[in-house]
Amino acid sequence: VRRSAPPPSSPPRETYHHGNLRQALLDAAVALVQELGPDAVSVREVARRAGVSSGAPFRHFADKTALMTAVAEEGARHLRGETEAAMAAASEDPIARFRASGIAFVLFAVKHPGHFRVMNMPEYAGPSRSAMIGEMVATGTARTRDLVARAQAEGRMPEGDPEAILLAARALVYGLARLFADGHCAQMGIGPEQAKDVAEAVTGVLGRGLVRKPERPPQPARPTRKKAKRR
Amino acid sequence: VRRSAPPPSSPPRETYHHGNLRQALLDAAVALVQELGPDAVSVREVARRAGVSSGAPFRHFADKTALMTAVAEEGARHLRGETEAAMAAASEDPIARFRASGIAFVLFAVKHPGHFRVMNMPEYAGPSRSAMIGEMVATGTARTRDLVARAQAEGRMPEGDPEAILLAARALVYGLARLFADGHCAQMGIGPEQAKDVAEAVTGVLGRGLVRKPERPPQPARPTRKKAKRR
DNA sequence: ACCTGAACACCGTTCAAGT
DNA sequence: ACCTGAACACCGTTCAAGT
Repeated sequence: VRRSAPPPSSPPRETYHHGNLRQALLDAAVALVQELGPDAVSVREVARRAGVSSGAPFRHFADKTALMTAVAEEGARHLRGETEAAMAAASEDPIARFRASGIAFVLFAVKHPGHFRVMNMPEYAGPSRSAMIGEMVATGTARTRDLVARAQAEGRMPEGDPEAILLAARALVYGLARLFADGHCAQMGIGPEQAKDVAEAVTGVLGRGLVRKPERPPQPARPTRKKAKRR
Repeated sequence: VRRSAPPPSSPPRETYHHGNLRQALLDAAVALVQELGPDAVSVREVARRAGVSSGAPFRHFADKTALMTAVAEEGARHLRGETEAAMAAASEDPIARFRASGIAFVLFAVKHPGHFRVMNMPEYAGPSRSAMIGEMVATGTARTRDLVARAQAEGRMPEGDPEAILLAARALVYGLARLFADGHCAQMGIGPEQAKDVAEAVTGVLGRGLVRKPERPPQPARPTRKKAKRR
């Protein structure tokens, strides 16, 4: 890709020191991920958008991977903040909290798709890259496990293996978040403004249960139209 | 990243023409995504692994993005094949088929994480990049919608908005697939060999239903331990 | 038809020099 | 302390030349 000299999008700063370059670099990287995808992030373009020279970012980040990991960690901190706010607003009821945390997760992905995508790239946010993120995931999982245990103790969830419930809930919520962040929802005509309603509907389906008679064999099947055999 | 001259991993071919370069390039790209992530794919490295010069790939792909889109489309064809095989093996029961297609999707992601990740990057697989993938998603959705309608007609699924059921199922299955492809399952100690069991358990949770009494207010809450206020 | 290898603009990273 | 800008190896892409 050849770029001709871009018009200086930001006026040259008047001080020699930037003042808040680290944050400006993170912001530019997130914007690039959002606009063009993670592969389009280049340290030089990030520096350009922040109005500094090509070498300046390396005073703040060891290398490009460290910059991306910092984006992931910033996202993780935001997510924790929004989750805690949602928890503070929710009632004490374990199922309400369970659901509210899932909805907060989805809304985070909708609001910060750039952060969200980077946070979920193992090359940048895996445990070998960020112990912090690993710990945050672990404590989040532990809290959710606790909510499920309380709900089960109150007889409001089936007694079966809580890990399966936990994993199903996590998959549902992670999947919906990624459907938004990966643009699949947009393709289906579901815009960000519908995210809250959709998240409530979808978590409602999991809560309410889908199939009524799980273990019963199907009633004597009325003949269904056969599809043509594969040729 | 500085690379010293790599030992020629593949012996130089004896014919001037490669014979199957296009496929070799796709294979190398997928392997790179799997090993090091999508950002690590470079056309030159792909060419190196295929044993050809740096310019050769451009005889087969217009540019790097086209190569990645071709990876995505190859993945989509594999997925369609595996889904059709699973459908052929499943009974006529709509709920069994519904579930089998979800499990096939998850197993595809476990088996082909490189393809799967690229297939879900909007920059490479979005509708502006590949009409084929868009159509395949649409026909897959239509088939699943049909299964839900049949199940509802037989009284085996709740009558509510089928779109919510569809989206919940898609989120659950997509989420579990991505939990594997993004390495989250590995972090939780869930290896690929457990994928089938896990997919069955998780789809079972959605099918069986989670919360027993959805619309009832919680019983007069026994006092729960309060958390310290945020400071 | 298909592949090579030089060419050029661009990117990651370093580092001596500037403020 | 923090930023600049030249330097170098690498990457995307083109294209005249080779088979």
